[in-house]
Amino acid sequence: MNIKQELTTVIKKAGLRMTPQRMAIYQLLADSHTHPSAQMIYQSLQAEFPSLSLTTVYNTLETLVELGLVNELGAVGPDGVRYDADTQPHVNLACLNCHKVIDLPSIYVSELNQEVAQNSGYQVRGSRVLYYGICPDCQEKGYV
Amino acid sequence: MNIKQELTTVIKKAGLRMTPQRMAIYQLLADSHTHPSAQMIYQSLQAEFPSLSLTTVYNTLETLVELGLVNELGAVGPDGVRYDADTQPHVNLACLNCHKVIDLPSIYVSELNQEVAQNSGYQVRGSRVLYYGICPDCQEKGYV
DNA sequence: ATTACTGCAAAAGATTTGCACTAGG
DNA sequence: CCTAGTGCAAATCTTTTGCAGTAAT
Repeated sequence: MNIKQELTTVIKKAGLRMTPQRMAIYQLLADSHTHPSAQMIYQSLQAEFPSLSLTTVYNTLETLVELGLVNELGAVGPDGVRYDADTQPHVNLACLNCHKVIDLPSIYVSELNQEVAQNSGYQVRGSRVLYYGICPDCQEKGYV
Repeated sequence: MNIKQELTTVIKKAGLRMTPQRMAIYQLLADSHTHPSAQMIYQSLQAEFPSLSLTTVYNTLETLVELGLVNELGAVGPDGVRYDADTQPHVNLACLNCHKVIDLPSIYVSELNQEVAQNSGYQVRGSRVLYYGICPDCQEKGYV
């Protein structure tokens, strides 16, 4: 299913309204692999969408997280909370030095997801499976 | 090994100094299962340690995370960043409604840890394996 | 005796709030 | 037409920073 249809379906099902802002923000998140913060999203959309406000970015991210379309990774370094539209089971890795966040495929996360969903009693909405440390590049540069 | 000795050993090995503040903060974290924020730690230690400052709590938490003694779970609800002194492999579960954070033992997290340590190329310092959703209590109260 | 650590006050920044206006259905 | 959603300005609150005094080794 394509991104636009998916968002529209979920939004409607929840009794919410489809707006150009929501579409642009979700599209950007789905296309990007940089795990952006609200600020980064806001800046990336400035050119294409000059009237967009930071408030709307925050509102929309909150909505998307509640709908389970986006995972909230928490803050990484000084850049604020990062978001990830890839809700497929995978691991995120953050560098404590350069604050880059990357994806790592994992054969165990799927099992972990199932384990949590079944054993916790929680109605799970999303997850933060994020490891932090020093990335290979920064290790080479002497940040150990 | 007991908590005090463990902290002293790691602190010394890193060339840092042992202080009553660091001991009190680490002790509190190790004893508590509430995954407190800096503010919560500060308030909890007020009675026992009136001269303690919030700045020192932040400094100490940063140090403990760098030493690998404490995991930073990221922000949960409006209470700021939460910390966990249990670095044994386990899963944290946060409620989107009441913001309680609990531990969930898991048979898969250990394998996940090893997988990440071995395949990522990162020098791993800590992790955030945190799922969020609605806890059983809040589900009963109608927050679905 | 050195210098890392603490604690205060002020600053910085991310996120939230209140409210009038706009636009989706 | 109705009300959810947007955008602006201001407020809030966590976290950071600079610096002088204190204490660990």
